[in-house]
Amino acid sequence: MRQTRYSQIYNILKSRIQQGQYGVDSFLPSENVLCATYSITRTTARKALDELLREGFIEKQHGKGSRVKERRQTLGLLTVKGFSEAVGENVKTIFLQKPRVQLWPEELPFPASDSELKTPCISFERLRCVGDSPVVMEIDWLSGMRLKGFENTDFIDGSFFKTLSQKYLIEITGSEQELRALNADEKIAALLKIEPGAPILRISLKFSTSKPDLHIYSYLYCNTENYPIGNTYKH
Amino acid sequence: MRQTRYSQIYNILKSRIQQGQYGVDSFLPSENVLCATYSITRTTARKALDELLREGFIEKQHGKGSRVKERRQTLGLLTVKGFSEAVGENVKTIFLQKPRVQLWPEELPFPASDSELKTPCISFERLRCVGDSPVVMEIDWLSGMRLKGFENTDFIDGSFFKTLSQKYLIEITGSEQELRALNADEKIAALLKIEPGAPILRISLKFSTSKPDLHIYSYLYCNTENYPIGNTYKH
DNA sequence: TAATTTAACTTGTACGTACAAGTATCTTTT
DNA sequence: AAAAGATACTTGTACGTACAAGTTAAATTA
Repeated sequence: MRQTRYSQIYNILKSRIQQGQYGVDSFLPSENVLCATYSITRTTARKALDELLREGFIEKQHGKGSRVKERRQTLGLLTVKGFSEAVGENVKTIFLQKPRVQLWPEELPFPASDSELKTPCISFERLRCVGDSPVVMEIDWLSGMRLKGFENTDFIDGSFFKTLSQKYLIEITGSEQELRALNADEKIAALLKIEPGAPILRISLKFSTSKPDLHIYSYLYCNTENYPIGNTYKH
Repeated sequence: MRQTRYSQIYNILKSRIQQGQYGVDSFLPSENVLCATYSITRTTARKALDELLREGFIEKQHGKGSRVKERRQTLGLLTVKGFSEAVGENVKTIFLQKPRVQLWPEELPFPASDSELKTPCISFERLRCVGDSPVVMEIDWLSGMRLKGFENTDFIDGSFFKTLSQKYLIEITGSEQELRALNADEKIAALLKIEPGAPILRISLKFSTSKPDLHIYSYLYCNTENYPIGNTYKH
């Protein structure tokens, strides 16, 4: 047996969640049903579920079952405070540059590997607004080689991560970030509708994924005046 | 049985680790020894160890045992890039204000509970430097009521968290943070030796602890020019 | 009808057993 | 002396059983 039994079950359940077969807020089959279905004991079923729990795919409720959770977008990342709260109200994402193949830029937020730099580069730019106020300008780069047809793909719910997960079954496995306070240059100031020289926050990001050698590099230029960046961490 | 058996074992092991009874890099008693010592089965022993593993107190090695890890300081927090790398070299912490009892300030980084505000407040200020360059100015507030004799306590290795853990057996269980890019005012500029108006990063923090209703509130004023703030997250 | 009890589910804890597989040491063989 | 094997530990996986405890809905009782 190359793979352990519990990780087989874990993988089956995970991919079904990712593909929406078990939708958000629905319940997974109960532990006893899993036992019968896959001819395993509850110990094994619970170990698979524990893994899903630990990774945030489900939440368990004593006496009820395992409910599929909205996949966390955060992963220890920073999120724009007020963005999620304002959802449904007035949040807009404007594509300044749709995904297209281009050369890698001279400087990335973090150094890329040589093998990555040999592949074509896909890049896109987005402006995130609350109402009429542009708040964040985001530039993303990634290796296009590994995502077939990505340039012509529409984002699911406008979310890049959701698209990665559901369409390509790729998960974010880690991130590295760096924060700097800068003065806005002419271009950024114009986009964010602030004075040139006003203080902005630049977040440099590098995401690792479940696909080897596929990373996502991003710059976020944030006007934190009205919408500070925040995150929470719970043990 | 009010407490579960495995969490009893977990607590015993955890406090022994925290008190240094099981030192860093040493091995915990093997699962079988734990079974014999506490009259439990391996299932229960493993569950307690799993918890310690999940919380980063130990790492397990197939065939060898459970080794006590250096307790992570990060907890998903941001750390100053270059600080840890520069450790042993030239990092200094200057107390601008030693811990003392005072009134709660009018504005905290995050709102405190009423019951907290009824207790005395302990506050202290530190300046973190690399060589001669001041990089971060930090102000901390916490409820003094719950930490007996804290005002007169020296920090273990200069670390506030380490002191909390080892002297008071209090762990950080969560954090909330908010980031803003600001222009340095006169006071901050003087302390950080930069021009007034230069862009700085202000991190507002609220830590939750294992002690109910004890939170730590902080402002970090960071000159990110040479030492950007960073963190990494691994799945 | 309304309140209570029962029954049938669910997950949580804890017991016990067996063997696989990694690590280290001691013993035997070459 | 060096290599190979046996042995005694360790953790990892997986089996099975039993009961506690939370949830829900149907059945019973007042």
